[in-house]
Amino acid sequence: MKQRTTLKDVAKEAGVSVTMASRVLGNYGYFSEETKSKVLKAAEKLNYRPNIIARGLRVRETKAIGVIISDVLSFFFTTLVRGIEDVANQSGYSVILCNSDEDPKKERSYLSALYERGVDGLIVSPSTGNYSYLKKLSRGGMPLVLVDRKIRGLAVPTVIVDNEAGSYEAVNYLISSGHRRIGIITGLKGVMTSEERLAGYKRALKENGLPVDEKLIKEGDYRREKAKEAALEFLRMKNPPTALFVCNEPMTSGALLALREKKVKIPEQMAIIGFDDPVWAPLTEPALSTVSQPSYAMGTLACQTLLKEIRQTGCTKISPEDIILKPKLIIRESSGERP
Amino acid sequence: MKQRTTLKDVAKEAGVSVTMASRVLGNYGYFSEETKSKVLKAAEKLNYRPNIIARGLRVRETKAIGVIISDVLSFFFTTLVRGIEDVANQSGYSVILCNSDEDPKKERSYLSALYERGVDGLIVSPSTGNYSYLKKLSRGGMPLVLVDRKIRGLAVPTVIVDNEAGSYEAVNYLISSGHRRIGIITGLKGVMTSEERLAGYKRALKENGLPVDEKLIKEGDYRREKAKEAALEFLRMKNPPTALFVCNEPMTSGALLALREKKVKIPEQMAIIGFDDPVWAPLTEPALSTVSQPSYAMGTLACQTLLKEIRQTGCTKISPEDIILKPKLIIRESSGERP
DNA sequence: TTGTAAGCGTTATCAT
DNA sequence: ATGATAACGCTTACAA
Repeated sequence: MKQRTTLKDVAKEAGVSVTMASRVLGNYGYFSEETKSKVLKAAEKLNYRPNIIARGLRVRETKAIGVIISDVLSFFFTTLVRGIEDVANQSGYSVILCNSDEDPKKERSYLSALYERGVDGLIVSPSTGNYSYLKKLSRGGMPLVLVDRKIRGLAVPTVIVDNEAGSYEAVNYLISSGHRRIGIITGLKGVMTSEERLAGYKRALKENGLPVDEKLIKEGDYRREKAKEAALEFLRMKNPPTALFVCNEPMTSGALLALREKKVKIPEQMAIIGFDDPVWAPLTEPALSTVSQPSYAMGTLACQTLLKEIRQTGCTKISPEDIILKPKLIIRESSGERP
Repeated sequence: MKQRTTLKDVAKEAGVSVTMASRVLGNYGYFSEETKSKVLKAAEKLNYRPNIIARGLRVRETKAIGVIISDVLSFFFTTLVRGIEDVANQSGYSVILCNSDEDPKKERSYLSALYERGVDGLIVSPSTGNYSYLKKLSRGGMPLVLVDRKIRGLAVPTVIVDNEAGSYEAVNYLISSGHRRIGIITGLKGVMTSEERLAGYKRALKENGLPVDEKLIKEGDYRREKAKEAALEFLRMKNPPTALFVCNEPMTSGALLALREKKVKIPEQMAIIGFDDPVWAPLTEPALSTVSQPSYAMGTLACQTLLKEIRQTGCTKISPEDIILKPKLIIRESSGERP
C-alpha cells in the first residue's frame, strides 16, 4: 500500500514539530491559534488520517472488540451481533466477528487470535470446553462479557434470558391445550441453554402431574439436520407425541421440514412451538408459535456492559451481576387452539 | 489490562537478545539449537503471545480485513459474510464487520474508520454515493474487492451474480405459466442489482410481446416494510396483477405478510417468486419459489480474490475481471403450476 | 507555547 | 550465530 501521510509529513508541511501537530489534531495540551490553523491546513491539504494502530500501541488500546458466537447464520445470533455492532460502532469501536460453530478448538484459536490482536474486550457466547482459558483471560484483566450462556464460577457480567421460564411457559401452554405426550428436541449437550430449556420442559410436566418419558426427549445439537432426523424418529414411534417443543430456530426449521415431508397436519396431528422468533415465523403455514428472545437488546446490553467494563479496568470491580431478560411466548397457530 | 509478556521478557528469561528471541519465535534467520530451545522454553514458561499490533506497525500489515455490507440481518448478506469469514480466518485474517444500512454517510464513516485502522484490504457491497472515495482508496493502493454490486469506472475485482438473467428467468417462467399481468417490487433505486433485476423483468415481458405497464412496477428499498406497503397497493388496484416478482428476501417476506393478511390465495389469486433463497423458503405455505444466489460461494470467492490482491500489492496488476456467477431458479409451489 | 526525546513491541539492518 | 541499534507512527513526560 502506498505510503500514507503521517504526522511527520503534516508537521513538516506546517513547519512545526510532530508534537505540536499531535496536540492540535488530538486537541489536547497547549497550542496557539496560529499553530492550530497551520496544522489543520496542512492536515487537510495532505489528507491526513491518523493511524490508530500506532496510537493503540502507544496508549495500549485498539478500539476493537472481539465477538465469538457459534454461528451468524442462525437468526438469534445474527440479531444479537447486529445489536452489538450498532452500540460498538457508535462508540468508535470496531467489531471482529468469529464463528466457533460450537467447536471448542476453533473457539480456543479465536480467543488466542483476538488476544494477540490486543482487542480491548471480548463478548463471548461460550461453547463447551474453554472455561479455564476464559477464566485465565478474565483474571489476566481482559474485559469479558458472556452472552446467552453463563459459565459457573466465572464472575463476569453475563447477559442471558430466563430459558427455564420460557421453556416452561411454552410447554405449559401445550399441556393446558390438552396435550399429554409432548416431545422435545433439546439443544447441544453441555451447553447451559440446553439444560435450562430441558429443565423448564420437565418442570412443566411435573407441575401438571405428567410423567417425564425419556422416549419423548431427543437430543439435538442446535443444528437443523439432526433435528430433522429427530422429528422423523418421533413420527416413526408407535405412539408418537401430539406436540413438539424445539429448542432453537435452526432445529425448528428442520423439524418443520420433516413434518411437511411426512405431510403431518399442524397442529391437528402435531402441534409445535419453537424457541426463537425468526422473521419467518409468521410465514409458515400454519404460522409458527414461538418463544421469542430479545436478541437485539441482548446484543446492545452486552456491548454497553462491555464498554463499561473496559472503562473500569484498573478500578476495583464490584462483583458483576447477571442481566436476565424475559423471553416471551408468542402464540400463533402452530400450537393449536385451547379447547 | 495486566502487563502482557513481551519479547523482552522472554529474551531476558532465556538470557538472549530480543533479536534472537524474535528470530526463534518467528522462525527466520540463523540461530543455534541451543538458543532455540532456551527461547522456546522461556516463551512457554512465560506464556508468551506475540503482539500482532506491534508487529503490524513494523511490517505494515494488520492481518485484518474490513467488510462493509448493507445489513447482516438479511439472509443473503449473512451467508455471504459467513463465506468471507471462513476463508479469512483460515488464512489468519480477522474480519471487521460493518453494516451500512444503505446509508452513504454511514458507509463513508466506516470506510474512514477501516482505513485508519489500517486494514489490509476491503470487501464492500457499495451503497450509492461513495464511488469517488472508493476510487481514491483503491488508487491509493488499498486492496479492494466489490461484491454483489459493481461500480462502473472502478477497475477492481468484483464478484457478482447475473441479476438480469436470474430475473429474466423467473419472470419468463411466470409468463409461460400463463400470467399476463406481473407486478414487480424493485430494490433500492440507484443500486446496480435493482436496475439489473428490473431490466431482466422488462426483457422477459418484451420478448414475450407483453407491454411494460408502469403501474405494475413499484419501487421498494430492499426492506420489508415498504415492500409490504407496495404489495398492499397492488392488491388495492382495480385490476391487480396475477403474479408478483419481488427483488430480495426481506421484501419477499413483507409481500408474503401482506398477502396473508389479506387472505390472498397463493398461487391461485397471486403467484409469487422472490429473489434470494432463504432457509425458510420451503417452509411457507405454499412453499416459496425463488431465484437462488450462491451467496456463500460469493463470500468465499470474494475473500480469496481479496487475499490474492493483498499478496500482489506492489506488483503490476493485470486488469481485474469480474467474477459473474449464475443464479438458479428454484421452482416450488408459490409460482403456480405450468398449465 | 513549543520542541526534544523516550517509549509502546515488534522486525530489519548491519556489524561483530 | 549473535546482538546493538534503528525504525514503524504515535503520545507524553520533561525541558526550554
